[in-house]
Amino acid sequence: MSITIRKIAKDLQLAVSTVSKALSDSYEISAETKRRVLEYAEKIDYVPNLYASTLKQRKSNNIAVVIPEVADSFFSAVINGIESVAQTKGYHVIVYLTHEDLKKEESILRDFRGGRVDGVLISVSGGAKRNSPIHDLSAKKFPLVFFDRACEEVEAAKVLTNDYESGYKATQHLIEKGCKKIAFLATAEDLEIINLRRKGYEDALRDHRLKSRREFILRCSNSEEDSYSLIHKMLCKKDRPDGIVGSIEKLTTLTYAICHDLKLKIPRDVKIIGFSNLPFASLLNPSLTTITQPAFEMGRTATILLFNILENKKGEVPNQRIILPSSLMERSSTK
Amino acid sequence: MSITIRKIAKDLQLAVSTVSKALSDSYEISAETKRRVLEYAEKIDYVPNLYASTLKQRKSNNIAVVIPEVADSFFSAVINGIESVAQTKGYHVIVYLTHEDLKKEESILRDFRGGRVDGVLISVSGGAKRNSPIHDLSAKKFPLVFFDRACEEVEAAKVLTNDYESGYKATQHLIEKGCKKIAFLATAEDLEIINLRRKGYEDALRDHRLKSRREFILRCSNSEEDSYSLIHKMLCKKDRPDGIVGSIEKLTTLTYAICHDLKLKIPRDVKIIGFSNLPFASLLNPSLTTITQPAFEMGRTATILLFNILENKKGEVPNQRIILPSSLMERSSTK
DNA sequence: TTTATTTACGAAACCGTTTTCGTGTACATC
DNA sequence: GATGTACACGAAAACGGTTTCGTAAATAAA
Repeated sequence: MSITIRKIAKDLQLAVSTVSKALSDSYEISAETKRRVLEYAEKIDYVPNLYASTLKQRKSNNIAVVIPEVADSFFSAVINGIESVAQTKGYHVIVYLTHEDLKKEESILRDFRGGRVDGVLISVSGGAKRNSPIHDLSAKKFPLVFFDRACEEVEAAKVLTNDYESGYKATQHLIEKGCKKIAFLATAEDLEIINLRRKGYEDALRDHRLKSRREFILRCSNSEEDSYSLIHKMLCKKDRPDGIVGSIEKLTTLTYAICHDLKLKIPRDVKIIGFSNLPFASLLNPSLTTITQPAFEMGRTATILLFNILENKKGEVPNQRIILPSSLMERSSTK
Repeated sequence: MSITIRKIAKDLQLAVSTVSKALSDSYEISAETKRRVLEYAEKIDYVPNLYASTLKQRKSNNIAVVIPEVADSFFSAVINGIESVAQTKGYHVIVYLTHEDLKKEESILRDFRGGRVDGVLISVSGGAKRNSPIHDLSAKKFPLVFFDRACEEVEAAKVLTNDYESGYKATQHLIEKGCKKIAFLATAEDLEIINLRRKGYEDALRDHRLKSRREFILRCSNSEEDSYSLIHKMLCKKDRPDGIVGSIEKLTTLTYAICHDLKLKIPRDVKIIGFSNLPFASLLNPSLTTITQPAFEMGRTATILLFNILENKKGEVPNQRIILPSSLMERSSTK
């Protein structure tokens, strides 16, 4: 007979319900009985079966984090933020990686209906979300919080940054440093945050009477090689940009590598500013001017929101929308 | 009535057992009945309750990854490796962060006894492991695989790198580049891999007739500020080292920052080699010579080992010990 | 025709908890 | 003495699946 609450009950001549209540410190049970139960449970090394109680209580104490990549300074900082609050709540964090693959994201989301997790924190991958299970979850009032990359058309709590402004400021910064031909590195997939950053970029150009050039807005692919050759091609041209806004970290470091390969001097030949949370942006050659997002804070805030929802299942928490501002850190790459 | 197997049974005038078997495509059920059940289940959007089946089958389809940090190029690459095989097996990866805190690690491990996960992949935090729950798990034959940082005294499968050799080679490299006074940055906590790397360092010094100096072996703390001041102090001295081996990534980048602050030129004033998996070590100022571990491969291999164990619960798989070699990537910081 | 065997399904036990609803005892209240 | 009320505990019904075992009918083998 394995070590269950039943065994304790039998050995101690008690009813299972009594043991169960004693273990959860119910007021119905006398101090003396509690002591006996606790002591004996300890002695025989009783460990409650997680799944039995989950089944009964309909609560897994798990939350899911769905992100594109983990090898990214932004997302790894976010995870730390998430974990910092989940841990205080006794919750477990299951990490799901989509690798920017929409199909994978959908299959992950579908799986959540089984109850493996009580809530979801998600930063979506690019692409259309028409018949995505994300709508199902939202429609079923499944506890859901978006962070950084949200689905505008889905009703849910959201923690975002001021992407439009950041795109604007980044571009303006380059303009102030004398750039006339500024390129913008975007992702291939349609992402709201990238669109906003690009909008900020375009508006900054317009406001400063610089013309916006189609060929300077690069829709890079998810494959590093493809992106490499795209950016490489642009930088090889006679009429190459003198300033670059990297809308995601990967593309920015990639551009650095390309400039190294092409013997282009940063910032003399090209100035670069990138959205990035690299803790050692200042150690790069040259140190990188960044738009730095409050990654840890975003993780923390999103998780707090999620727990607000979780703990108020009945109360119907309104779908908050929180904006945490990013900041521009000027370094040598735009000197 | 919520959507359960019982509802399907009632609506279709079948027994619950029939429905259950139909859903799991049992040979006992006729094709016609299966079709009816599947169709109806689809129609009413039936989703099986994960915990009910887990309770009965005693299998969670979760594996745990216990690591010190996620914001580290090595560990995030490992996670990718782990996830790449877990996904093909239909398993879910729960990430646990210890932040190098032994107490936290222990409480995490203790929790595993409840059955939340079917197996554990772990890279231990420093410190003594005398009465650690890790021994319990191992004693109970709980599926367990160590990677990178193992507990030597615990019987379990292990995936490691050639730390002794790497420490030796790194030091030898500095010696060949003309360094006479080589420092070694270690962690405060006792870690087997760090000890091995240090042993390699010491042996290399001895083999090349260089004296080993106590004050050049720095036991850095877990706190960045403390480590900063420790390294800073060493580098401020007249008699400072002309070469540094960073045994972990964090300490290496930290040393870079300190050198910048102190206006020490790398590699002219100090040469630096670090254990690191930074994808852009070559973009640092100056580019960093590294000992690079096969991080993704380690994650992959460890997970494959774990599944070997999981899938052979009866067969008692022997505790393998796999060594994946690291490689020295020479760059400018040791020119 | 009688006896096996196969096929397709049902009844009920089971996994290990939690929770609801009693119930008997002791003590206080009227 | 009858009634009310804490108190401490027990019996049994959940939770939603899986699994075992039994059985009626159909088919095959004797």
